[in-house]
Amino acid sequence: MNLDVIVSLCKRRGFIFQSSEIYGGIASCWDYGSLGVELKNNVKRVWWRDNVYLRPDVVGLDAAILMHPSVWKASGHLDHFTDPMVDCRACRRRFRADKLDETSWVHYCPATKDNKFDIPAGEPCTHCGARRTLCPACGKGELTPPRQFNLMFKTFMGPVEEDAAVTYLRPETAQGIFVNFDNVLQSMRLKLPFGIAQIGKSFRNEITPGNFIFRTHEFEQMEIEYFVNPNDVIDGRPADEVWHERWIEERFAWYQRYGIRRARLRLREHDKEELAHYAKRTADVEYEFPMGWSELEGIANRTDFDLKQHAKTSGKALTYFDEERKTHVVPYAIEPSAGADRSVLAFLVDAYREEEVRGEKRVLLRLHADLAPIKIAVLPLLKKRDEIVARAREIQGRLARRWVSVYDDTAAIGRLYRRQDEVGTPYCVTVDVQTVGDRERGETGDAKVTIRERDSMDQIRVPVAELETVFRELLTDGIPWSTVGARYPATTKS
RNA sequence: GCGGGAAUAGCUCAGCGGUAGAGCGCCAGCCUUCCAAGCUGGGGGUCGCGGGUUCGAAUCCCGUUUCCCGCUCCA
Repeated sequence: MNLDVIVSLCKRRGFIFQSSEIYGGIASCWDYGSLGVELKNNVKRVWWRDNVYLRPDVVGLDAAILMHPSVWKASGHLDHFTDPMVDCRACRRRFRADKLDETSWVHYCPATKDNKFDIPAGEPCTHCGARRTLCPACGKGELTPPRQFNLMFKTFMGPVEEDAAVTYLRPETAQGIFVNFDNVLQSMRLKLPFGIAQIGKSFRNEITPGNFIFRTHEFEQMEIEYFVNPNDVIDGRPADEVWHERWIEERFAWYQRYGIRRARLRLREHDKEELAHYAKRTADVEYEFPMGWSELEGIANRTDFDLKQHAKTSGKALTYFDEERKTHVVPYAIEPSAGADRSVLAFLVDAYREEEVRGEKRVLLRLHADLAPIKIAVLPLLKKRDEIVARAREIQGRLARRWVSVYDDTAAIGRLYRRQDEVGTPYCVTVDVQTVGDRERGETGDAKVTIRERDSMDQIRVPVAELETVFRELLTDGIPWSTVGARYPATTKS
């Protein structure tokens, strides 16, 4: 499948628009439309529910995007979050200058006839004394001098730029957690192990953004710092390592819980060279996007690096008193760090289906009901009958108090179903003549409506009075359609 | 930043020097008793932007912006 199909659907159906489109757009910035904001909010909501409300050991936090500049000095971002890049003038390839020194290079020496040597990293050529200035890929092109790519957005606090204090838009939400470690610990009276969760925007001057909302300069993270006592031992193993593995499993399972197919998920372990400066071990949850396997979430063991750095820089003690051992310890932090926008994209891509129904293409999003922007659409089978329309509007109004729902009467029923399919609405309620009765013939209605399920297109006949009960089971309690639907008579599919 | 591709209606695209088009979608009306039905009508585009060539440019040339695909980085 092509990502363009998703991009197009997202625009057409109000999920995601390009930012500043009327001005020609701006690179890698995207706006969430009316349905997109529902979907993204739902992703964040289930993440928060599963990780904060349903866990006794995790609490929430919402730190400011702007922080004291020293935070970034302490965290290492100011020094490490820049990459020196060099370009080959001949083959146009780009390299990180610091990584070039890790391997030997092929040197075409002008001082000798056969002029080709493998020279170890950092060593000058014994013939001409040249150090690496030639491209390691093509061996011909000269490399440009290294240029610094600062990945943090610099900004100014204060109305007059020259006098203002330089600060940065946070490149990760994690530091907001670390600098509040003691505040949260004291105010919430926590005992290790415990976690602090946060959802929020982060900003990075990515060298190469792209792939729709996958890699953008402005993005939203869903992060937990789970603090563990490094002196604890679980089953004979260091507690931080055990908890790290538990979180890897938990986070890997989480995506599947909301509908992502197992076959399109994998775990990938970072090797030594790839590990961030703060990490002891990191595993990524990857999803097979249309453009290939890419990272959804990184689960890192950041050890005590951050808390120690902030303690050192700020002069404040960031420790936990271990009652059992009567000693102060600096906890280790296990960090499951997920991309909210990436998750949205994965859920969209994975839910997208094209089916053939009676010779026609049916496009649908098989979104998990918890994620679907609209839970219920209430539709009149005939819009010319005032009683039907009035009843449908009334039902929709009542359902709207509990679930996001819409009313639509602007097309024939088949088209209305297809519209809802395309935005992933799991259930449609249809009001017909039998519901309200035919007054002219002196018939009274049966006060029953049809519920149609998105994926199977199955239909059941349900009393209006039981609608809220049925939807509570389906949408709130998560009881499967097959169970709930079996209680009611199926109506014939034409 | 480099290389390649692209930019025309909401979407997908045709038109490639001579009055801006199609399909789908959208809106309204008629019709219609459950899966993108039919009929009629309608709205909607200074052809990404700026310059040039030309009697005449969506079309040719130059520039520019943005998007997409690669390279490098990450959530």
